Amino acid sequence: MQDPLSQTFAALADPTRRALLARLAKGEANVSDLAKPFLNEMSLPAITKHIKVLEKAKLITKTKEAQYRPCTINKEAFKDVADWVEQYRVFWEESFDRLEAYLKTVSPKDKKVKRGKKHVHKK
Amino acid sequence: MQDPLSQTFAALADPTRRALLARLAKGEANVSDLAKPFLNEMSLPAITKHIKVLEKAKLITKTKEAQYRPCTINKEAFKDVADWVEQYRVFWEESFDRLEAYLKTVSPKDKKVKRGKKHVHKK
DNA sequence: TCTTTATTTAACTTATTAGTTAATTAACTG
DNA sequence: CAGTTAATTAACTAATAAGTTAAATAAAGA
Repeated sequence: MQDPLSQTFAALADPTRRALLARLAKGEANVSDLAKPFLNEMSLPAITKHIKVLEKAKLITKTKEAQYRPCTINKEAFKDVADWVEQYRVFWEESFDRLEAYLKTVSPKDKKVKRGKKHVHKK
Repeated sequence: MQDPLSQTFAALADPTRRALLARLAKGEANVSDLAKPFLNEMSLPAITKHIKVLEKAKLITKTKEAQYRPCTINKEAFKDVADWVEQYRVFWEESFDRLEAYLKTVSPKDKKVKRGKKHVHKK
């Protein structure tokens, strides 16, 4: 048995499963809804298996409603991933500092560059 | 051949590899430095393989220096993961709204609720 | 050159993953 | 009840992953 974070990352390491999550991000859907866009590429049991992987990783929750199995996205697992990657934020944000440093060497008397902004979010 | 993001997630889906990254977050290290904490659990070739997985996923860069192979962390791949998970941020931040809503029912004198999203049940 | 240190490659085993088709279960519908 | 729809399970195959030990490469140092 794998540790939970490894299981989450492993579940995300497949484009079909990420596409299923993207679909669920738009709202609840049952298994055949989820399967429909993929049935030219793969079988329904293949989708059933992918869904099971997502479920075990707690990325989604599957419930029962008559003969349907509505699935919803499960926010906690996403937060775990975000929290993990957050500790490496300093590495990719460093690039702004480097760019800044570079720009200074290129045009040293250029106007002031904003400094010290810690959490620059992408657009 | 896998798509790059799948390769990155797959590389992260192993606690040994995440530990190697955590070590490299503190600074450059060569293969035997990296291996040392794990040699009671697994062999050196096992570590060589883990490093190769991280390298192929572009999470690290390995260079040559005499007989050593210094490795450094590679920020871009982390940014790719962060960017991917970012699009799901709304889901885990929603919990704050829920907490807020809950607190409001408990102590209704509280003011200013930010944008309550309705959850319409379909079907 | 011979030896040591650092690291990789080869060859192999075992387990897991991703897919298949065919059969099965379960609930609704006419 | 018989038939249809939704989804899962069974049984199987092929590919990949994670580890092993033993051998090979490559640079440094005596």
